[in-house]
Formats: sequence, structure tokens, C-alpha cells
Amino acid sequence: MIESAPRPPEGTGAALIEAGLKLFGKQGFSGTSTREIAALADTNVASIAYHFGSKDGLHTACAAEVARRLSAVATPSVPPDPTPDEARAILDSTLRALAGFLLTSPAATDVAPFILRLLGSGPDEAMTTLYASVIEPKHREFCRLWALATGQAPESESTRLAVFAAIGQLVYFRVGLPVVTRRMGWGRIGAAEAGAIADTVAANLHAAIERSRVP
Amino acid sequence: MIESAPRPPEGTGAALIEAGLKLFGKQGFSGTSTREIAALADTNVASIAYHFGSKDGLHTACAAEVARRLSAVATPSVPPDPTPDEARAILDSTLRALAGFLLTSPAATDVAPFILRLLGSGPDEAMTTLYASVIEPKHREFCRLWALATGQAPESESTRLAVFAAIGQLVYFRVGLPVVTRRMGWGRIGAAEAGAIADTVAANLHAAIERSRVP
DNA sequence: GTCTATAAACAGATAGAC
DNA sequence: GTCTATCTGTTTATAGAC
Repeated sequence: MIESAPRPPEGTGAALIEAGLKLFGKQGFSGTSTREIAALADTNVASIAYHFGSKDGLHTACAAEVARRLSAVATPSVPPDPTPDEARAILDSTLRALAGFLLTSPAATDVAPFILRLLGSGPDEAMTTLYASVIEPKHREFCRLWALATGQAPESESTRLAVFAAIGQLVYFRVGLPVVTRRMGWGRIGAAEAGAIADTVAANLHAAIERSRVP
Repeated sequence: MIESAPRPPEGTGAALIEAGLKLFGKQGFSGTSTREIAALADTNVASIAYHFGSKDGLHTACAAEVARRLSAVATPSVPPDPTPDEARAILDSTLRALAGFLLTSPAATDVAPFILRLLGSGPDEAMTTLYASVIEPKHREFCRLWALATGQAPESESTRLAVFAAIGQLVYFRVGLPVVTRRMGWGRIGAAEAGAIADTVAANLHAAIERSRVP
């Protein structure tokens, strides 16, 4: 038992979260009725109030589930004292793993649109939780690796922005996927397409590291 | 009269589009009531049906207005036969102009969230229009400049992906602005903050061009 | 815990006065 | 063109049987 993250409810509760994640992501919070959610979860509307208090409560539970799933990814195993080349290799492989998750994992199919909606809704409670529990710690860890790879200071403005840019490329490919696939003439995203995107992002990573390296 | 783009309605119609753009972007389509829109536009609910037929009609008109505003930006003036260095300089300045627009322009404050919602809603009619009228042409033009700067083929897979990555960084900084400002400890985005982001994105642009340059 | 039935509020669209 | 009043359907939340 390594994981200490909070477990999601099981049974009907879990089915409701699953359905909520899918529908909230696809149609937005207000665009989704509790009847739709209950139907997809194969239960009745009243069970939402029973398990989560309200529609809002279900949404909060969905956000918590997103945080749980995200924590499971992008967790590189870092050796005690990495050399610059080792740090760079870890950044490369973590970015590729993240690309694989975001672009091809079934889990991300529901998670990514949900987060996108969360971002658009401004800084509310769910976003704050996600930021504090996942985004901030991961970004900080990436900054540390970036600093080891380049010789820059880990918390300098330029390092933090460079890491955002590196991850941002990848996030964009996921967010803008409808646009990207259309322009690329891709029918769907398979291993080959995800690989091409990962290669692009990784190449930019190495180019950026090379350019900001301190001798 | 150079511009052939459709003009927005004036008077009450324009006020409704303005209000719709703001509220649809902030709260989503279903999250915004016609009464709210009418109140912000300082008119009555019935005027929405009168001017645009329905709530959907107003949304379509808002999307058209977004396309109009976007077309006005990111329109580089390219000399007849640019040298590689000139092409690179044009890419640099266009990217910086785009950064300035996205991060500091008041017009973008309403436009950006609206587009974000559009992206999340999957490929509907409004998104298709925006893609065909703005995104595709601009991306193609960027690819041509990228090809001139690097010596690569303008419509090769790697070129198209590289251009997406370059623009994507910038788009991410706009989309993820709530996250970025929090992590950077910024209160708001002024000229200094937008400049720091633009410098980061531009540096990555040059690094990527340098790396994929064909001798 | 699960479900049906219903209540109370709210949505978008429209009729018709001005 | 603009506005008020209203119609009709849908929403979330809840009461209460099982």
C-alpha cells in the first residue's frame, strides 16, 4: 500500500463520478442535467443528493477524482544526485510519458476536457485544490530537474517560465487536438500520431535546454 | 475599403454581441441566461430573439465576431522573397505581437475565454468556421515562413507540428494564465510580465529553428 | 440505499401594446 | 425597434414509500 491518496467511493457513487466526469467534461457543468448523469450511471436522480448532497457536491467529487488520477502520472523516479545528462533524460522520458497519457490513455479522455472546463471557470475552489495538490508540486519538481540539466537556478523566473513553456506545448496539443488533427489530416490519434507529437515536444525540450545551458 | 469581413451589427445588436462574448466566455453557453445577457447589454430579453432569432443565433454571431477580431491580429507583412534570417525575424515579431494581444489586449480578455469554450465543445459549426477562416490560413502562412527560415519543406509533418508547438506555447500561457500567475507570484499581467512570457516563447522559437535548420 | 412523485424556481421563446 | 407579461417546458432538490 504505497498510495495515500483518497480513494473514490465505490458502487453507485463511483458510477456517478464516472458519469459526471464524462458529461461535465463534454458539456460543461450547467450544460449537464442531473437526469443525464443518473441515466448514464444507471441510477436515479435522487441518488446524487444522497451520495454527494447536491449537483455541486458531485462536481467537487469529480474534481477530487481528477486530482487522484493526475497524481498517478508524471511521477518520475529521480536518482539521489543526477548528472545534467541524467536530469535531461528524466525530463525527456517524463514528458514522453505525459504525452502518452494525455494523447492516448482512455483515462485522459475524460480527465482532460474536465480540466479544460475547470480552467475556463476561473479560480474557484476545485481549481485551487488541483493546483495545490498536483500542478504546483509537479511544476516545482520539473524546475529542479531543469536546473540540474542547465545549471540555472531552480526557482528563477526564467526557469519557471521555461518549464511552463515545455509542458505548455504538450498541454496545447491535447487541448487543441480537434484543431491539430484537422490540420494534420489525421483521422484519430494512434501510437504513431502521439509519437510524432512527443518527438516534436521532446526536440523542443532539448533545444531549449541546450540554449539555456550554463557552461 | 479593404476589409471584406462581415461587419458586426450596431447599436443594440452590437451591445448584445459584446455581452454575449463576455458572459459566454466566462460562464459557458448553457451557464448564461438570456436575461443576464439582456441585463448586461442594457436591454430586454425579447431583443435577442428580434436581432438574432434565438439564443443560439446570438452565439453564432458572437463566434463570427471572434473570427473578425482574430483576423485583425497575426497578419505579418512579408516581403516578396525573404531570406532565412528575415523569415525568422518575421516569425519572431509576429509571435511577440500575438503575445501582446493575447496577454494584455482588452479585446482578448473576452475573446480568449470564448474560444476556449468553443474548443471544449467539440467540432461544431462555429468551430469549423473559425478554423477555416482564421486558424488554417494563419497556420499555413506560419509554416511557409518556418520553411523559409529552416530550409525544411513547408507542408511536411515535422514543420506543421513544429509550428503548432511554437504557437501552442503561447496559447497555453493564455489558457493557463490563472495557473501561471499563481506559480509566478504575479498579481496581474502587465507589460513586464507579458514581455517575460514573450521572451521565453521567442527564445524557444529560435532554439527550435536553429535545431531544425537544414544547411 | 434506492426509487417515484412532486414542489418551487428558472429557462427560452413569444404575443401584443406602444 | 423596444418593451412587459406570459406561456410552456425543464431544472434541481426533496418528501416519503419501500
